[in-house]
Amino acid sequence: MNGQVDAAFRPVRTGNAFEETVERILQAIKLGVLAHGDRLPAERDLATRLGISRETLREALRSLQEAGYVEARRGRYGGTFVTYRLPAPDVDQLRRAAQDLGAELEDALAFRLVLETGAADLAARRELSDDQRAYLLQRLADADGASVEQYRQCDSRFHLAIGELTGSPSLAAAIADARMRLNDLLNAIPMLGRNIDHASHQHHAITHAILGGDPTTARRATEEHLQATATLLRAFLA
Amino acid sequence: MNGQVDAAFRPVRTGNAFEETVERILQAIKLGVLAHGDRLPAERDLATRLGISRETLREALRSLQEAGYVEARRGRYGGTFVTYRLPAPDVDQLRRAAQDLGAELEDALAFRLVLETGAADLAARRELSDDQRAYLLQRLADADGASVEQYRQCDSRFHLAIGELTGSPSLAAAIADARMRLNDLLNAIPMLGRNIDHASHQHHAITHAILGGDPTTARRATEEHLQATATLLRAFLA
DNA sequence: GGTTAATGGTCTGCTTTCGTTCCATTGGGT
DNA sequence: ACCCAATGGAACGAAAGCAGACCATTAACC
Repeated sequence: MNGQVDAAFRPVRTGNAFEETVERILQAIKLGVLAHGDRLPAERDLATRLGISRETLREALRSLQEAGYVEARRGRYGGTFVTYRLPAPDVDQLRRAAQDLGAELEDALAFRLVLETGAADLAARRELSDDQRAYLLQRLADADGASVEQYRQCDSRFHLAIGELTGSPSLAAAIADARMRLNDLLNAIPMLGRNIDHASHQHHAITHAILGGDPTTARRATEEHLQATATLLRAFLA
Repeated sequence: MNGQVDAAFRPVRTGNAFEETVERILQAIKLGVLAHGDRLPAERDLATRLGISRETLREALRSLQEAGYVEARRGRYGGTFVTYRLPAPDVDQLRRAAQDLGAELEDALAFRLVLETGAADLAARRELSDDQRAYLLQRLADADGASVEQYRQCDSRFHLAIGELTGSPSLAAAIADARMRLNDLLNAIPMLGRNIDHASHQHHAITHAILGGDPTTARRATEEHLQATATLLRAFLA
């Protein structure tokens, strides 16, 4: 039993800055934080935010551009724009993505469950400002009004919003991380109208509980929602 | 409201590999994962685990050695050994550490609460092996039998153990991270016998609930325990 | 129609980090 | 008494990443 030593001496950095950066931007796109046509922050700004040099960022952008995810336009009012659109769900790709993850799948699902149920609970306990309440309701409405193609991204943004409402940046970041790890899998699940209706109901229940200041219900509703997705996911992998 | 963009484009790396490494090893020592006299893994091994080059690791070890935390011995059966002992608690230092953290303090406390209550809940739901049950009980007994000087480190190890029992490496790592952020503060709190008794009682309650498969009680007991520490901490800062 | 400010594109030199190899030391094993 | 395997110590060139300066382009604005 030297698990604590293993935990303390886990890798200090995931990989090189370049790959990390590509992954980050890619996931921001796939999570729907940046939609088709949106402009990324200017290179100098983005490099600062990501804590890397502009040169390294440009390498990452170059490879994203070559892969067709973004497009750069020069000149004032130019910038780097998202050209990517979500591909159609694909069960084969789902299986491949799951195999890449391997044992990490259950790890990621468990971690997500802890983070997001905890976030819902915490958000429900807080005094939310009118702006914050409106923000959550807007994310809810976006998901309600979304087409099947857009639904996954709106769903992500709804859940990320709950993380933001906790007021804990670490928690919000961890939720984003956990979602990113599962995102390729979740995007590859063929969503049916019935699934979406079900998810929407649960989103409403979660929102209602959070805005109503009911942590227990918010937690339970979030858990049901996430377990439903996890079950659906496992079904496609079986 | 562009919090999601902020979250997606947060820094990809904390600092340079050298500083990160120093911090990691230092925290492993301060968390009690490595006690006085313990040997660190061999340089080649440790560098691999940390995902850095041996050269960079050696830089980190050199600075730790100069600061008096570790000592290197050459030859077979040599190695790098911990020479550090926890200093006496110091309220002035506590205030300084809290100022360094600033607004991050509440963030770290909230994050820790979510992670550790979630971990206790999850651990209580799992079927634990005999080894795992014995491991948790051992950590509990270590804390019970600890002197005032050792208590903080045993306390940390008890809580880290719960993270391990969830079976989710991500969760265990996140708990270790959250604890590390708060560790300097917690170590600076003067622990009284009364505090320790109280904490011990709560540890027993948490352990009992986890081993008894009662997630709700495990969660609630953990929350009480953590909130007590948080309150104590805030009292010293006020 | 020219100006201009913000943007992506490029280059150069520096620092950090890496990967590898070899050396020096040590204490148990034979 | 010797060997030797595992350890820390040290050095070198290559690669990655950084910091800053400068260039080229563009569309809004006057």
